[in-house]
Amino acid sequence: MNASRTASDGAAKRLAATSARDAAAGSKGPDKRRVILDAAVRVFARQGFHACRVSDIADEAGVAYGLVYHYFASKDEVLDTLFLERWDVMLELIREVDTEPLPVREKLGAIASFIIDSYRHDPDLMKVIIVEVTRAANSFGNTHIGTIREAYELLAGIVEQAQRDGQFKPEIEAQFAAMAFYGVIEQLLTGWIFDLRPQGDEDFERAKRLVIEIVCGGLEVAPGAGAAAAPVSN
Amino acid sequence: MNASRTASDGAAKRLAATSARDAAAGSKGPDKRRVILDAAVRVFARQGFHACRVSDIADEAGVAYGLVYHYFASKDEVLDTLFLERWDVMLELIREVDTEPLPVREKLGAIASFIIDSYRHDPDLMKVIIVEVTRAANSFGNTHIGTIREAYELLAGIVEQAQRDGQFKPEIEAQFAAMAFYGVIEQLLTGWIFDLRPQGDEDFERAKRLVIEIVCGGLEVAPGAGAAAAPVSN
DNA sequence: TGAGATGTTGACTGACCAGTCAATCTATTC
DNA sequence: GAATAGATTGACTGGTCAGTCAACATCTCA
Repeated sequence: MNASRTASDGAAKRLAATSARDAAAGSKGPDKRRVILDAAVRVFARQGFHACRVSDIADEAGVAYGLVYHYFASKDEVLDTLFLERWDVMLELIREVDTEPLPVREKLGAIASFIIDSYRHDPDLMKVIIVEVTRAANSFGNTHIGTIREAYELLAGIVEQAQRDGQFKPEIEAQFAAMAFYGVIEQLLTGWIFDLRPQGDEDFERAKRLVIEIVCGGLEVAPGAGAAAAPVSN
Repeated sequence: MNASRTASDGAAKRLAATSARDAAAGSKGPDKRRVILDAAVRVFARQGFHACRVSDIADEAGVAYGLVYHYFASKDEVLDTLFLERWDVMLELIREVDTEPLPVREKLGAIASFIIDSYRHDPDLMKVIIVEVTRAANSFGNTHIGTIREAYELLAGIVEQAQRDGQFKPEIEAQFAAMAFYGVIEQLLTGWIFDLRPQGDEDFERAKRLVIEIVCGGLEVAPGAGAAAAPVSN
């Protein structure tokens, strides 16, 4: 039931990589840029990007209004930065998982686990990324479509590999499967964000298992019966 | 491959129910309220709710600024109205499908078809509903959570029924399955909205089949082999 | 026909807020 | 300790826009 050893180890470190409260202490005082970013996460999550004022971010961070503009060119850039920071980490993890020689279930399992743990580690950040960025089809969304598309393509690559290996049925277009996989996970996070689903530790763990069970179950070649039981025309 | 006869027939009518360009002609001039709503759909889809001005809606509709406030109390109310109009139709369809004595595949197929056809019939409207409402966790999303939750529960009811009938495995919580089903569909629409996937007639039809194939494939009891091949602890 | 209701107009206002900037503080370097 | 660069401050401004309102138009029905 444990996923890829190596990828998971890297992932654990990655989850804690950002945010001032993690780094802090040691060096000469907190990095104000980081403090502002962390404050922005909380404010965006609480009030929404459009509804909040730049002064709210500054207040939350405990810094003067103008300092936000010392580190960021605009309110938009703050959100952009948050999105790119996290998404880059996710892309890197997918790439890493992709190269390892593992069964698909474990590859997809590692990715699902990472995303779910990202939410568990910092729900506000994931809320902001999903709700404020993914959602903004105009303005923001368009800027970051390339990044999102890249994730899709990596996922599709994993599915194709599994199809070549005979683990997944070849009839279901890999791009489509990748989309379905990501869709289930995003809806899961959305359910948590909207408080439609319980968020205990066991719930997170069960969710990881169920995501894989549903998606892989629908993609794997039918067990027992040699060929596909109900073939679908492409 | 054709889904529920009766439900589909009702659905076809429902798709064309709204929008002035459909009704129009006949009676004494166009209903300005409707004209404003239709214009708002186009403007919201093009510029986004936050980025557009009320005057943009009025201009697009070819009416004076003030008239928007004659029919709607606020800019928000325009969006609310669009969301509720369409979502009510969808809820009604799900309820209808729910009562009919059909195999799950056909029930879920009818629902998936309806949503996909809704997008095909009026992509702008679905874009607005998904991008501006469904995903807006603060503001709008919160207002309509009740409505969205109702859809989830109806879907979960269909899944539970299938579990009682022995068509679906009992181990996968029905609420979770419902969420996965809706997640795949929403991600599909999102892919179209962001132009990440082709939008030909065949693409829409194939999508309907694949959604069911993936989700039901993962939920059905393993074919051939009597009991479940790889049981999952709940 | 005319009186009330309802539809339609668009100029105006008051609040709001992103972004600027000049001043002040702190660190570093020679 | 003077000089330079970077960090930090917060009052201010300029533009934007949701919503108001008083006037005008068009129906409806007795």
